[in-house]
Amino acid sequence: MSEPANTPASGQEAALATDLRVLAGKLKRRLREQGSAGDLTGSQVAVLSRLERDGPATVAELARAEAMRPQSMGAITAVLEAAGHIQGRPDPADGRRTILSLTDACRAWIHATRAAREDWLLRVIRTELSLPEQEELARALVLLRRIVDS
Amino acid sequence: MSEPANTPASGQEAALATDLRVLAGKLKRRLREQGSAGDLTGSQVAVLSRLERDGPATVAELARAEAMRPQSMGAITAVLEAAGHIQGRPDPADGRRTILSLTDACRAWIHATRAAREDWLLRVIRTELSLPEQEELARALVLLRRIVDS
DNA sequence: CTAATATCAGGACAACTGATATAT
DNA sequence: CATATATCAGTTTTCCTGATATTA
Repeated sequence: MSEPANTPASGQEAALATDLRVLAGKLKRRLREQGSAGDLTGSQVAVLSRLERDGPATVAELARAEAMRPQSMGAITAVLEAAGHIQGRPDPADGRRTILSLTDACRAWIHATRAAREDWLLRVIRTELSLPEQEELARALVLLRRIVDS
Repeated sequence: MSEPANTPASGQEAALATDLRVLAGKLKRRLREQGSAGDLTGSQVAVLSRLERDGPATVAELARAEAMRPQSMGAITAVLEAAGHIQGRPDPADGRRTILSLTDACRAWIHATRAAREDWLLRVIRTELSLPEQEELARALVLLRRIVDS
């Protein structure tokens, strides 16, 4: 605000970047302290969401989508598979690959908890944000997705 | 989209919460892989930003502001103090407290790097988002701040 | 005596790097 | 042989919990 701003809007963009950086950390911290939906970690939720929205995928594909190393994603999918949320079957066309998909039990569980779920984030969105504000946030999430995917 | 939606907007709010959860993780991951401004971690940037915006504070105050344990914040401030970015002086009115403030060197460094800084997030915001979109994101950050502070 | 501040010590978790086996 | 997939093993980072000394 008290900056001469040599380059046009330099100060504003930098402030935006800093604020976003700070907010991302704080949001992640609060999400962890509250525990996520159904005792799943954020990464686990991300994998299940993606498998539900885009269909079956391999570990490598999921890792690329989440900007994560295959080894890290492998650890996450191993836990999900052990918990019975996802299942793997070999790719008939490529012996290296294992195609992961949601189990029927998981799909049913997702739909069941989606209604019953009353976790921190959902409650805050409902109580702290008006409907227009929720729509504004939804529009901004599109922009954020573009940022993290670039 | 294919939901009956028993409670009004239940599906939309839940999707918003899930998307936000997934995005927070991915953004944090991308921020770390790129390295932040001047080799500072996200938490360190958060502390310096807050000290610059709101003035001196104690470890406990900073911890509350960032929704973090005092011990965790103490470790962060110890590193910043060792690096010469912040300095502590005892509170004359309360012997338990140590009041932390930015050093002159850090203040100068902040202003210097604010112009020269060309990190990943700033570049992406500049190149991927139009000016109206940047303003839309800025408005949404206000909403996000309300969420993480509640 | 109770509460708040700060710090020491150890632990859990998520993601990382390096190395390896296998299939294309 | 070069590349891609998946996995084993060990490391780093970040924040956590528990315990302690000090001051209000």
